[in-house]
Amino acid sequence: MASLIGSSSEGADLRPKIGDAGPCPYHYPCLPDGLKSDFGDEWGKIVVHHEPLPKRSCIFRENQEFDALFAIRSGCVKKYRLQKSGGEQITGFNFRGDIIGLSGIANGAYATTAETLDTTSFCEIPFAQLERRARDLIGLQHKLYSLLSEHMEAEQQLMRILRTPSSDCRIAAFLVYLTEAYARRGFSSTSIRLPMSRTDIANYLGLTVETTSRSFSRFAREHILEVDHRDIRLADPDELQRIAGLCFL
Amino acid sequence: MASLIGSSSEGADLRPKIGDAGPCPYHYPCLPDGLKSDFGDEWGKIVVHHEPLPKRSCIFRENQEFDALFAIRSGCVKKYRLQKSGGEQITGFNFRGDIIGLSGIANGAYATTAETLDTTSFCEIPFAQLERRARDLIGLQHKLYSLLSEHMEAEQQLMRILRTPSSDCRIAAFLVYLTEAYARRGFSSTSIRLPMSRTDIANYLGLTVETTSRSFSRFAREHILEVDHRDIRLADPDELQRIAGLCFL
DNA sequence: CGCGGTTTTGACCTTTATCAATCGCTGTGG
DNA sequence: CCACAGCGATTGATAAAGGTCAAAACCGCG
Repeated sequence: MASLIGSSSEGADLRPKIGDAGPCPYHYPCLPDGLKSDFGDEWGKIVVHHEPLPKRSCIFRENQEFDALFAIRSGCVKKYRLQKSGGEQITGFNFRGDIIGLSGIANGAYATTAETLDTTSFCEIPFAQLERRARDLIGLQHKLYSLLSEHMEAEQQLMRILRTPSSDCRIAAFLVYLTEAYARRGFSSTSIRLPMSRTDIANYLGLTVETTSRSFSRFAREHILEVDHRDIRLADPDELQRIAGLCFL
Repeated sequence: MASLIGSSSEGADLRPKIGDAGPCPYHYPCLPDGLKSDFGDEWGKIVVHHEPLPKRSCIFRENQEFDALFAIRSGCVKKYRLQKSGGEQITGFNFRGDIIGLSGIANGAYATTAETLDTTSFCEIPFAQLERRARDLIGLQHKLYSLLSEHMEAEQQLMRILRTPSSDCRIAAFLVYLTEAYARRGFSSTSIRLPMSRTDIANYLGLTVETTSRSFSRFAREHILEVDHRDIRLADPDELQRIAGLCFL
């Protein structure tokens, strides 16, 4: 299948990958939006910056003692739990600007493993200090709640997708979600490069790899998508949106 | 189909429904376990007891401003969100001893509607006061985290179920979950009366009513269950457990 | 007793899972 | 530089399973 994406096949390296270009997503490195003025230089004393981690490294592991949140500066990660059978159950993907590790707050240990899908740089936010300061800074407290709220809302969205039997709906909803996530970060909302494998997508959406692949092919055949391996162009965003909407009745 | 349940058909009224009999599930009315000594009579000053609500009433509604958690003393409720189409998406069921409304903590408004499936009595726990006291009582703080943790874990469990295509697996996992919930409350772990309709079960599990009904029938035919309308007896709990286990690989 | 809602069952159709094979990149080593 | 091994992705054929539409059975209730 010829490259249908705007640029040539080696253009994949030229197009910015999610999380690559642009300024730090936080006013202050890793500082939640809107708290810069309240917080000032204090922030720099709390946050631990980390060197970029290569692909396939773990930021934290399932059951590891929880002691920090992590803010992704660039790159992307997948979160998963190990199953009895040894396979992994993927619970989510995160990109530049996301704060991960929230599931560890409640039970004192990370509920998932966070593994990089690409070279990824991030900041560590020790939770004990964050919590202490949140007692005084009402804005920070509110931000923490807001993060938890978004996390829970995202899970409800995913559940609605998983209750839909149609693979096309699930894939469409997934692509729309990804596209919007990219768009919020200032990337093209019609042309994206998937950081995860088809197998990962299938695992996340509760489908088989074959069905996932077939949905991509079908969308390509119907000129809804242009698919070149992991490079996806939304040829008909409205139609994709319509199909995704079927998840939500 | 003849009544296969232990007692006669009108025995359904004699068998305690979930949440009916027994002492208050909390040491103090509505007080989370293990905090009685720390908290003492303070608790009674916070909690607002409510008269039993008849079937099909709402304890709180979606988008309503969040200001309290609710502890179910008896009866049972279903939680749901309204869809664009007007239908409801059921997100969970709760019974005696459960504390509901947690999804409202993060975003300041209840994310779901909680509707009684039966006559239900409950206590209201004003959140502002709870939060204030939690600052000093480390045990209470911990209990709040623990509740959130359980809530998130339950959602992950449900997602694993929803990623399983087999209706039998989903139904089996649902029944095992229900049975264990009942057993923890001191009821029989082999004979239960479902408080919700088949339609509700199907909605919750992402199946059609017909498929749900067929799974029940199949289990009955294979002597895994004895089904008399909403009275269910687990004839072969091990086999049911085995089938449910297929959800988790 | 008859109505309405829920549940069950049947027949049929659509879709996905499964099994198997092929294709295409990618990276390694000769 | 090329051959080859290995992994991911795609495609095909087949079978299994759930969805859909329709009808009947059953229960509870007035």
